[in-house]
Formats: sequence, structure tokens, C-alpha cells
Amino acid sequence: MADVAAVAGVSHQTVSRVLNNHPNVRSGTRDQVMEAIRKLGYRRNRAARALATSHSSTIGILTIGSEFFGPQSTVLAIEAAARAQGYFVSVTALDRYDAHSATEALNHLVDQGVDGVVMVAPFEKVIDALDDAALKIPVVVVAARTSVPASDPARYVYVDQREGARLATGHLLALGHRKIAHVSGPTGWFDATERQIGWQEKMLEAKAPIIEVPAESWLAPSGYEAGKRLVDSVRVGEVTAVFAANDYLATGILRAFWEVGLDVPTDVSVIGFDDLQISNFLIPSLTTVRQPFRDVGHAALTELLEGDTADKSPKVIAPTLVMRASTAPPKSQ
Amino acid sequence: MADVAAVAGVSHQTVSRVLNNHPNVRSGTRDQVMEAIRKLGYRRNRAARALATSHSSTIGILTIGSEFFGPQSTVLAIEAAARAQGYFVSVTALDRYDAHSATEALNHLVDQGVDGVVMVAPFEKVIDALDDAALKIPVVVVAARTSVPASDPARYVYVDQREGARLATGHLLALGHRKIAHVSGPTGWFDATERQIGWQEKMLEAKAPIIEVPAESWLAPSGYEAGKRLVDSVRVGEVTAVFAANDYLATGILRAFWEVGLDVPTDVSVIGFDDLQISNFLIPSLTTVRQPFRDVGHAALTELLEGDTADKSPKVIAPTLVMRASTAPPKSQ
DNA sequence: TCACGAAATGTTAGCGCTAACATTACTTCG
DNA sequence: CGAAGTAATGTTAGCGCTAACATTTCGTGA
Repeated sequence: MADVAAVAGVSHQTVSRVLNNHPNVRSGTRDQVMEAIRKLGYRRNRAARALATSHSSTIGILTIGSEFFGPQSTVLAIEAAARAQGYFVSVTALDRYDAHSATEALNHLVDQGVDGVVMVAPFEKVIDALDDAALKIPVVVVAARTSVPASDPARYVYVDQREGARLATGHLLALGHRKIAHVSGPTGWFDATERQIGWQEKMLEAKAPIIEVPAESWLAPSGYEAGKRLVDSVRVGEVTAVFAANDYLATGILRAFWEVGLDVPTDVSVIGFDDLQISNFLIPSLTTVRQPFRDVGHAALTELLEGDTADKSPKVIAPTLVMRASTAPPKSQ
Repeated sequence: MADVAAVAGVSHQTVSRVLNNHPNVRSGTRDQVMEAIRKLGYRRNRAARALATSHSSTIGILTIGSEFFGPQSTVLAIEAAARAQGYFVSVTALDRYDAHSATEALNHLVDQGVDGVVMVAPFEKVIDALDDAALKIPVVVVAARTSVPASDPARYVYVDQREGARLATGHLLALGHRKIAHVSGPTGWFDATERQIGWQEKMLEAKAPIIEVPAESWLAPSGYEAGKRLVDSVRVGEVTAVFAANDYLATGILRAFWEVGLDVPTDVSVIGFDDLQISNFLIPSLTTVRQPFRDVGHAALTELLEGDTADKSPKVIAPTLVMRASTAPPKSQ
């Protein structure tokens, strides 16, 4: 910076002022400084800036592993939005889904001196980690946590999972189904709980039976297992439709039904959640609930950087139903 | 740090020595300092450290969007490895696949003062960006660039795409196929080129015909389009097997064949590349080539941090064939 | 034309750490 | 038991920037 100042014939402070868009700089001076910067290919040292201003222009993202489509998309949206605002993004992925792991990851980000953290890890244990950490920086959590204690300093941004489940269940009910099984997501995940509640609410409203098959994980093998377990019920007509907690599970379910010769949607309807890249190309193409992950990412960053301190109510984003070929009226209607 | 020093009854420099594992500290003193650190909940300021040492303990990762399974997995593996080594990871995603966009992203990382960069963006234009940038920090590129000029200071780490394509093609040939079409990936991507070359080599060796159907993108809709275009050839027996450049394309192809009533693998075999989460649950389950992305990520980080300056040869990792139900001997054998 | 206030620029100090050098405390051996 | 050498600790300076205050320059009205 001293070099630039020398070339431009001003003091280093004037250079700093130009770089920080200070108002009180004559435009001629500004031009000279800019020219000197260009000529020297000068770049500000970020460490020195961070030291002097005591903020790092970096936000931390804590996320979960690669197997999850939603978090991944959200993270990328946050990154894009952050970069557009001149922020840097430091990402840390969780290898295990427990509080200890989350605490460690959080500390890692705090050690780095991030100005804020977005947590894209919608399982319940992260909340414990958050409570333990007692951070002094703003935190946004992307998770459908519907009952947040007033003492919780974090802000929440999420897609209305319960509403999505209602949309899915409502779609099946409207088609004439009543025996709608729910292959629910693993315990300990906000999304799993919320989707289960939305489905159950809708079923109780319709006075329809509650048939739940819990899945071990969010992934296709668990869906396949659940599908296997459902085959008999489908054959005897005890289940005419399945609401899978996500599209991976739905893919496994489709596969399990296919293996035993059950036709979807003739014999049984299947609906998923998420709308993956390939959901439209499955056999049959999968009816599902789409989540606007980009919007979530954007909203999360906005909330982090510009969040109104007074308004700590969660930002809730609406999902949409995507109708395709895996749902149809039940056979023996 | 001064506070810690005061509490421990030593100078701040001794605290620094303890923190940096300097050998010449009496163990009693070390314990006192550690105790003071614990009591005060002290954490070193990273900006100050970066300023004093002029390195940031941060590595930058430049990657591409969410739609790609491989890069995503690789990035997460790099992150995990980096964190284990005490490094921070700053991620920047490319929104477009051109040199300008890549240059911008690279500058963004350099502005942040990263100590090194890993580029997980295997399209050819990134090389231009790299050449333009003329970075002073080490760079590792995760891309199957087989002919690297000696002047290129970057190191390369990649899965042997050509070998993977040979494995896939060889598998089909071994089953008795000769009319093997290749749905190739979009132009401008190293992986697409290499896979095409591997397939072509093997086909020429076998004196089999070269039938190539280029795909517009790496995604399922393009695969679907390509599949449609192949239907007639399959029906008249001009094509008995299809090697898709990746599993998304294969998914689209399976779907296109299914729609017109062509059975896989009875009427036509299909093989993919990547081994997605759901590839084993497609209908039929997809024979494919698996890439060890975690190994790639790990190798990339190792190369970046410990890379032997003398040995700049690329680190090449072998893919494996995963046999499933989408391939079988041709019908009229 | 000069005093005055505002705009523009300069000067100084310090953010929290590490590196280099200076000093003190402890060994060890003749 | 003391000199020499080494281990342990302390002191000083500076990394590159910004904030706060000091100074200079400029424009304006009586």
C-alpha cells in the first residue's frame, strides 16, 4: 500500500480511503490512486484488514455430507449469494451426525474468525452443539425447527416441510386414496419429523388410517427395504399409495415394487419429496414435492447479513407439488 | 494473548511458543500456560497470525455446480482431509463454464489469501484461466488432462477416465457385443474426451464400428434425447449396446428405451460411468464404472500440501467396473 | 481581501501475533 | 566451585492495514 501511495504521490491513508470508497477524496486523486493500483497490480492484504477492522468478510457454512441433494444445493446458493456480496465462504462438512462432531465443526469455523455461520445440517443434535457453543456471532440455521425457544439467538430459514407433506398427502387423497402409507425419514431429523406430522395431520383430517414404515436412513437402500416390507400390504389392498419421505427412498421403493411385479401407479401410487435431477426420468417418472433450495440459500444469507435484530421469526418458504406419472387413482375404486 | 501471559506469569512470547509447540519450553511452564488458556477460553486470532506469518492456513477450492456428483464428492473429501491437517477451506463455485468465470473465481480465492488452490472443474477452459492468472501459490487441478506442457506449474490428479472407458467397452465386447454406441459427454470437458478416446481405442482394437451420439450436457434430459435418437438403430440391430458417458445420461437412456418398449438388457445393454447413489436401484440396476472420488480428494490435498516439487507427474487413480443388471450378451448372438 | 468553516489529505498509533535478537537460568565438567 | 555452554524466557520490532486525530487546502461571504 505504501508503494501505491508513493506512485500516486499521496499518503497510504488516502489509498485506503480510495479503496474503502470514502466520500472525501477528490476525484482526480482517486483516479491517480486507481491508476497506481492498476499499474502495480496491487491487492489489499486481507489478513491485515481483518486484523485492523476485526471482521473477516468470511462466513462459515456447516453442512452435511455429499449424499444429500438439498443441503448441497443450498450451500451452493449461499456461496453464490455471499460472493456477490463480497464475502468469502468457508465450508466445513460433518462426517457424523452427532452433537460432538457439530461442536467441533463449529469451533473450527469460529477459530477461523468467521463473521457469521449458516448451519445447513437439519438434524436435531446440531441444536445442542449450538447451545453449547454460545457463539458471539450471528447464526442462521437452515432447518425446519418449528418450536424455537425465545432464548435461542439463532435465526431459522426453512422450507415448510409440513405443508409439503400435506400437499403430497392431499394429492393422494384427492386421487381417491385412503390407505396411504408413509415411509418416514430417520429419527432425529427435523425434516423427517415435519413430513411425518404433515402427513399424519392430513390423514387424521380425512379419517384415514395411519400406516407408517420408518426408514433407517434417507437413502435408496433404506427405501428398498421399506418397499419390501410394504409389498404384502399392497398386495392385499391394505396400502394403495406410499408417501416416501424423500426421492431416494422413493427410488428404492419403486425398485422394490418393480422386483415383485407390482406396477406403479396401477397397483400402487408412489410420491416422493425433493425433486432430484433424475426424478423425472425414473420408471415411472416420480410425482414429488419440489423444494426451492436456491431460494433457501439466498434467504439464509440475507437473514445472516441483513437480518433485522428485532424480527427473529423464521423465514418459511413454500414447496410445490410436481405431478408426474407415479401417482394415479387407486385400482379398486 | 497478553492476558494469558499475565495469568500464567510468563511473557506473551512464551505463550506463543507453547501454542506453536516450540521445543524449548519447560513442561511446567507449558502446563501453566495451557491452564491459563483453558481458564480464559483464549483463542488465537487468526488474522494476526496470518499477518505475522504471511500464510493463512487456508486452501481454496474452485468447483462447479451442484448438478455434478463427482466434483461434489471430491470437494467434500478434500475438505475433510484439509480439516484433519488443520487447514481451512474456502469454496467457490462456478456459475458458468467459461474462462472468464473461472478467472474471476480464482481471483476471489487469491484475494482471500489462500495458501493453495485445488481446482475441481474438469472442463478445458479452466486451463486458460489458470494460465492467465499466473499464480504464485501452488495449484492442483483435478482433471484428466493427459497432455500437460512442461511449462505448466500446476499438478494434476485424476481418475483414469480412458481406462474406465476401456473397462466399460471391454466388458461389453466380452459379452459379445460389437455394435456399441457411445453417448459421449459434452465437448470441452476432459472427462468426455478421455472416455470417448478409451471407448474408441477399444473399438478399433476389436475392429468394431464407431457409432457416437454426442450429448448436449451431462444430465438426464440429454441422455433421454440421445436415447430417443438411438431407438431406431437398436430396433434394426445396428446398435446392441450403449456406453453412456455418465450415469445421468444412462438414466435418461434407460428411460427413453423403456418408453418405446425396448427391454434393457434383453434388447440392448446399457453401461454408465460414475456409480451414483441410486444407480443400483434403477430399473434395471445399472452396470457402471465407479470412480473413487474420496481417494481423488485425498490425493489432491496431499499433492497440494506435500507435493514433491521435483515430481510433477500426475497422480492417476484407477476406476473399477461395477457389474449389475443392465448389461447382458446381445440377443441374436 | 481575509477570516472562517468544510473538504481533503497527512500523521500517528495500534489491531494480535511471530521472528529475531537479548537476556537470564540452569547444567555440566574440569 | 566457577567458567563455559545450553536451555528457557523476555524484549523489541514489524507484518499491512484502518481509525482517530492533526493538519493543510480550498471555497465562501462580509
